[in-house]
Amino acid sequence: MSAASRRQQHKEQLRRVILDAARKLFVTDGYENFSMRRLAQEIDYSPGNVYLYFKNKEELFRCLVEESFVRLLDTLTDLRNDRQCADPAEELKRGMWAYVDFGLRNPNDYRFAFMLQPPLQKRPYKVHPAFELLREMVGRCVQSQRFSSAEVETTAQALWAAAHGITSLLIQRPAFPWVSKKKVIGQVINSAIDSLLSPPSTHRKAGAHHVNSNIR
Amino acid sequence: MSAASRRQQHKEQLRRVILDAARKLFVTDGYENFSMRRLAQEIDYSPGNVYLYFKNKEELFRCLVEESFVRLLDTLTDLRNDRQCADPAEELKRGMWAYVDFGLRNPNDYRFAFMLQPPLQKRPYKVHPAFELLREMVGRCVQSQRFSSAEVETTAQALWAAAHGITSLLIQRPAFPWVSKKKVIGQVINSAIDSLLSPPSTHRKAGAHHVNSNIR
Amino acid sequence: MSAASRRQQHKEQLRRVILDAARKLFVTDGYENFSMRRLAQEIDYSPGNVYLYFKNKEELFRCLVEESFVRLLDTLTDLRNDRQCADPAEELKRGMWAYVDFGLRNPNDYRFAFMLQPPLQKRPYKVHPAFELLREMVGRCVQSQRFSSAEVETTAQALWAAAHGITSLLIQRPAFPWVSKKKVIGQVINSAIDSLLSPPSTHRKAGAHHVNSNIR
Amino acid sequence: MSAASRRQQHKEQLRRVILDAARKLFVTDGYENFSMRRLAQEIDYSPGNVYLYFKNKEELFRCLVEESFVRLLDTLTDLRNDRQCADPAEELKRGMWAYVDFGLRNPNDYRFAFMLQPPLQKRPYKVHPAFELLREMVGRCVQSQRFSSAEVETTAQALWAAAHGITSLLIQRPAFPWVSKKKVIGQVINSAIDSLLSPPSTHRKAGAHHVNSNIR
DNA sequence: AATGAATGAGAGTTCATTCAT
DNA sequence: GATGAATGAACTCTCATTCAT
Repeated sequence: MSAASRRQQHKEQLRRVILDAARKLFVTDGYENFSMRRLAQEIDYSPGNVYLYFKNKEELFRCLVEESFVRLLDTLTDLRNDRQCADPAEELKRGMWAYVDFGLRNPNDYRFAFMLQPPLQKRPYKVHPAFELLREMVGRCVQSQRFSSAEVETTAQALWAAAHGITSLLIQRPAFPWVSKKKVIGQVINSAIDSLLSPPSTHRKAGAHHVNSNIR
Repeated sequence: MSAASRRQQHKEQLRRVILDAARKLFVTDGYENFSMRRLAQEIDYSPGNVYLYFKNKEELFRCLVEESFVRLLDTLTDLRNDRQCADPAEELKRGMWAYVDFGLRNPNDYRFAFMLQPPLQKRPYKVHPAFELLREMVGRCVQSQRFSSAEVETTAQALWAAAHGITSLLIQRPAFPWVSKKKVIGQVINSAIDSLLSPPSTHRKAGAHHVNSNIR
Repeated sequence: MSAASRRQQHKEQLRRVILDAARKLFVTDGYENFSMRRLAQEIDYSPGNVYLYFKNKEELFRCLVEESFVRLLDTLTDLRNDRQCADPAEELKRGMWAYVDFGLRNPNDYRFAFMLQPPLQKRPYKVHPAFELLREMVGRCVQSQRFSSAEVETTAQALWAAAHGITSLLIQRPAFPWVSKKKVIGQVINSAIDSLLSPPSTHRKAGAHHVNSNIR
Repeated sequence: MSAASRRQQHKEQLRRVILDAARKLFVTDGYENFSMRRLAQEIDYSPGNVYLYFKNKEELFRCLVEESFVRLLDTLTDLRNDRQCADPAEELKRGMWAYVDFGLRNPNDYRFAFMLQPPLQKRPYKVHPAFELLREMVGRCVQSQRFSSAEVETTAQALWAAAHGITSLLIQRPAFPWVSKKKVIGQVINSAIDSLLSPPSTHRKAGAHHVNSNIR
């Protein structure tokens, strides 16, 4: 291995170390209380050194958000590609389960993506790609007439709200006496979707299937 | 009125002034940019003076949070007391509307109550009284057999999640291209509850009634 | 003396101390190399304390410039008021001597007023009042026909240049082997003015009079 | 060409590149905002590399000042060599014009040479060679009896002061409402010299000739 | 009860410089 | 000869908090 590539590798590793430490600190302290200095201290480097990897605090934050966005999207697209499901409503439920599951498995990512207050959102709002995936799924339900209403956008937004609600609460209030994470998530998702289903002509009612998860 | 009680009264008034100014600053400057210095300046008192009323910044915060809790609860109990509703499911919907409405009218209160990271959660978890109100309402629905399932706790938690989901998103993502706040809120609430209703024997299906609000 | 006025007095004294220390440091270090920290250290106060007296570095600088402007102007107006001189050309010479003399007696003031690079001169240029005094004097020379040319503005600018040239060099190059400060100043001023005088009809030629000064 | 000399040549070239870039940065960013970092960036080399050519920032500065000295001197000696002028007074005027012109064309050089605070003036004062040239010219005027007085040194110093005055003001106060650069310079120079001329027996009065320049 | 001068700590950021490679 | 990662010190400025008055 050449010296150059060794250095390159080291640089990438350190970048990774910085990102990981920063993520932890941002989550514990919040955006404003996060301090570049403490970050440097955490990773045992000089304060200035961080600036060789990230232009400033804001850029560092933006990188972390970006990462979390990508991770969530990856998870969800993987799901869609892996198991094509016959019933689009079923698939939608699976999608919502996967969304919540991702949030609970990667609370920091979820916090960055949806819970932390962005410092200044001057740029035009960018809808999260995960939401677009959700809209697509809803669209398929409407198209295949599994849903009685045709209001794709409204429905997508309402479903997102429900999923976000339970995810963020479970993350932020772990001490709350939850009945059982699985049960609550199940009811939130099922309620939100079942009420939209067309009258059960020949279709069997969709059950509480869900992707494997370690949610207890 | 004695001199002592006049003094007492003045003290209480000033306390009130400080709390109000602090709350306002949280709105204008954002949570993290709040500073005791600016607070003092706002109320035309010396910085040190604030410390005669609140031990430190943290205590001032705690008081504001406490207040927000109380305000939400007051709003909701008022609702219950004012108009006793024949249909407990209907009442539940009204309750959820009132909850969301409160959040949108008093975003800072809502942030304090449910969105801020509790910094030191050492004390035993205290379930929010508003949630207990919700549980009560769900209980009545079950008791009166408006709901088919009997899982009061699970249902209450799921409903809270749904309501919190849409409230927090609307607060934190005002730039998102919402279809219409009213519509989304309506769908979230209706979906969450309608799917729980017992088969519509003789009851008329509950419509999208809601408390008066300026939500658009 | 009341407590309030004692405090007031103390505040003014400290302000004075800060200004004096800052003036010294600005002169020795230049604008950019000047440091609020070193200033604080110099006067044995915490860095933050300076900000109770001056909003920031730039304002502190501006105050000093202002002071120097005023001092110079005061000196020159005093001169004009004190001794009204029959010959306006003579008076002009005295004025230039006084200008140079002020610079040499108060080199720091002069540096602030004319030699230090202002950090960002966005505001419309403000002609120094001392220059306007000079223009006035030249105007009187022209009006009384002591000067042959009538170009008041050009002449005033040229005279200012000459006076500034010798003043700034004497201040900045004290180690230069000057023939004698008095002699050089005299020649600069006399040359600059004598060449402008109308042909000496009946007037006696103006000699090398000058205000009393400790220039050697 | 040997490898060694090729290397030597390369080294000199790079040194040149650094010096030029540094000078340019002083113009663009201002003297105080200059930074070794930005210099390195400008020339697309690593920061460390500059230190192979200059011991440190201060030495780099000294080199630039040195260069500026030389450039001014070269310009003036060129003038003397190129056009020998019959009238030494005329030549002196041309010399002063050239001096001012150089300053306005190369404000950074001029700043380096005459306006910057010499930070450590421990070494014995070295009179600027340009001044010696001026003294020479004055000497010739005296010798040829064009000047009535014989005080070469005093005169030279006074002339330098005048020239420096207008040059430094024009450089440092570009926003001042100058009547016209040419006019003011002309008056400063003519006034300073004309008053020294011997009574105009047979000589024609010297006019406002000057070297070609783009001064407006 | 209220003041306001003062502090010490800490924020983000940039700098000149070094040194192993 | 050149690199570039790293440092330590410095910068301006703001903060929560204290305390003599």
